[in-house]
Amino acid sequence: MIDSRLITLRVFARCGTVGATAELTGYSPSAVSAQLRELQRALGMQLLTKDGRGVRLTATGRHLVAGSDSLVAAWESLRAAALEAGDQVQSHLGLGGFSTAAARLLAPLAATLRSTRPLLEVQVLEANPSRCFDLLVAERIDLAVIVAMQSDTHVEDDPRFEQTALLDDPLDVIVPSDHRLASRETVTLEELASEPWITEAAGSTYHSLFTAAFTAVGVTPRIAHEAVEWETQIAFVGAGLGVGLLPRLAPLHSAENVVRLRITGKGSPARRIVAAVRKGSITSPLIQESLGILQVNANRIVTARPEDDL
Amino acid sequence: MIDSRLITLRVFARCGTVGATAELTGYSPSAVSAQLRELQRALGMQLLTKDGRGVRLTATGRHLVAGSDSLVAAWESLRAAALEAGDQVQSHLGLGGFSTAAARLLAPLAATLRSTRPLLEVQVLEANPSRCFDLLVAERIDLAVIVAMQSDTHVEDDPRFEQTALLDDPLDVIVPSDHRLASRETVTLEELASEPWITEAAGSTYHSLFTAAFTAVGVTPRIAHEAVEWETQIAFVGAGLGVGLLPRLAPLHSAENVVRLRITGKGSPARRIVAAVRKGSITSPLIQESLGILQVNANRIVTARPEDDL
DNA sequence: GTAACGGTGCACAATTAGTGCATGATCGAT
DNA sequence: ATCGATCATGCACTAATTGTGCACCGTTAC
Repeated sequence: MIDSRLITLRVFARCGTVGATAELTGYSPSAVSAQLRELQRALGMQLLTKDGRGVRLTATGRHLVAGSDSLVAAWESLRAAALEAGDQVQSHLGLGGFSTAAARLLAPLAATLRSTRPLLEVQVLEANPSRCFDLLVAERIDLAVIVAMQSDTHVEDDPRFEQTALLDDPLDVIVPSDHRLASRETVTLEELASEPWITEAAGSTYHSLFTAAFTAVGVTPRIAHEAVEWETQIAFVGAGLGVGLLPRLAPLHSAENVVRLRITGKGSPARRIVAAVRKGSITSPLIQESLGILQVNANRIVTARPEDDL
Repeated sequence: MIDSRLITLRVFARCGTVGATAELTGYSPSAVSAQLRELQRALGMQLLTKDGRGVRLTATGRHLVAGSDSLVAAWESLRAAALEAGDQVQSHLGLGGFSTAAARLLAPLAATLRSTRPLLEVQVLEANPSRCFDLLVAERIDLAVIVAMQSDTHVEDDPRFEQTALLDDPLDVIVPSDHRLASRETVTLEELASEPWITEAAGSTYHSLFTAAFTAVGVTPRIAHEAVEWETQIAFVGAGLGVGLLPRLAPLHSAENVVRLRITGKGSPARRIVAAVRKGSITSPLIQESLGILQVNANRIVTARPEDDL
């Protein structure tokens, strides 16, 4: 209900270039350019200045964008209250989440919603956490599932978003099926201290989790190989190159020669997965229902017995 | 920046019928109907129900409209702040006021603004006070000049508007030029106690003012004739049918045989004229400037010597 | 200097939004 | 009951808005 051109300006304020704004909002660059020009004309304000080969917000523009946070939140809140009062839900819901979340949490959610509310249009977008926040601002999605702390900025106190914890996704150990511990159900990190480890490159969020886990038990692991995708890591492990940590949410698929083991002991690491929505929309009935479904599914996945893992 | 269809809904909430909404907003009835239908579709809410031959807001609709007050106010406030911060003004200004105010206050204001800010589009609408509030809600005008207390509802605590007093418009006495007191500069109401009075019909705001003035001095006037328009009243007085009270703002035009006299004494009546704007917009630079100009002009008119009157 | 990047103007296309009239439904009056 | 008045809405048509794709221009980096 807030003018779409103002939303576009807000996205621009986040990403700084017309091109990126176009990509995020789904418009063409010239459309974004025209929207911003038209917005300035309609408001009688100069919001942008040329800056090198790009454009930059003026002081007025920054003011407007900063103030629009509460406006957008107020609208979300109002919409949620009206929907709740009328016992109705919106007709469209956009969901966003990073790869494993999209696959294991959002896909089931979308399926459930599609069956319980046939005339609701659900759209799922896979996107990394940072992009999820962009998409929330751009109003392309209404709910995002992300890994806490994985976006650059502090989100907790951002006036644009609200978060609720969904689950702590524990990291399991994956070992080759012919590994000496492969028949165990649970292991401790200490038992694996001398193994060659496969992890992501230093600097990634996953890597921090990795080292934090070993620091907790006072062990320094030997990092043998690096992989970016879970699939790659699993393949490395399957090839006997070493062992690795895999979030419970990440499916093992049909990897025949790899076994997943639960970690016990005080070092048991986990990544916190949270749902984020635009501020004010948390009370929306459909958001509440979706969060509930996510919680149930998340708990089911985390507490599943090992043999149920894919 | 708030979606125009929501504005339309707000106007509908005020006046209750699609036709009246169309008239106020400047659309055709079918356009209003289509807008409201589209709004419901976009929000996924049922806002209206059939009610006899008309339509009526649902509970959801009332909720939405009530909550939208603060949303609109927040936007006005934000726009004002951004304009102020950027030392800029909007490109369009709509002014509304009742007949005499429009002629004596708004016309000069519009003229001043047109000369000082050539690229500002100014539009003036003559409308009675109640309609002025409708037009404010419909965003057809941004500033209204009205007679206080003359709209049915309590406006002081309405969350949609803010008011500032402009002037107390004193009532003068008009008498035929061959009247025994015609050469006087000032008179008291007591001196005119026995005159045949011309006033508006009982029940009108002007009539209440009229009786209040005489009550203050303990005199009961004899009401001989009734007129609705000032012009009519002036003509009656000119024809020697009696005397009347005329606001200082109301011009005497070229009435040759009528004289305007100031009233002295404790009974000197006045009507309070205030400017009203949408809540939040009071800090807008252009509104502030306009209010200043209105104040200056208003004071000049009220303090003008009698011979300067038209 | 040249290639890449980022933004904008323009012709054209697609979508949206508004008008005027006709229709239907309801209410009040004769 | 019937007729006319009042209100809303659907429909065909039209006007306006909005978006796209491409070309072009200024800026930056190599």
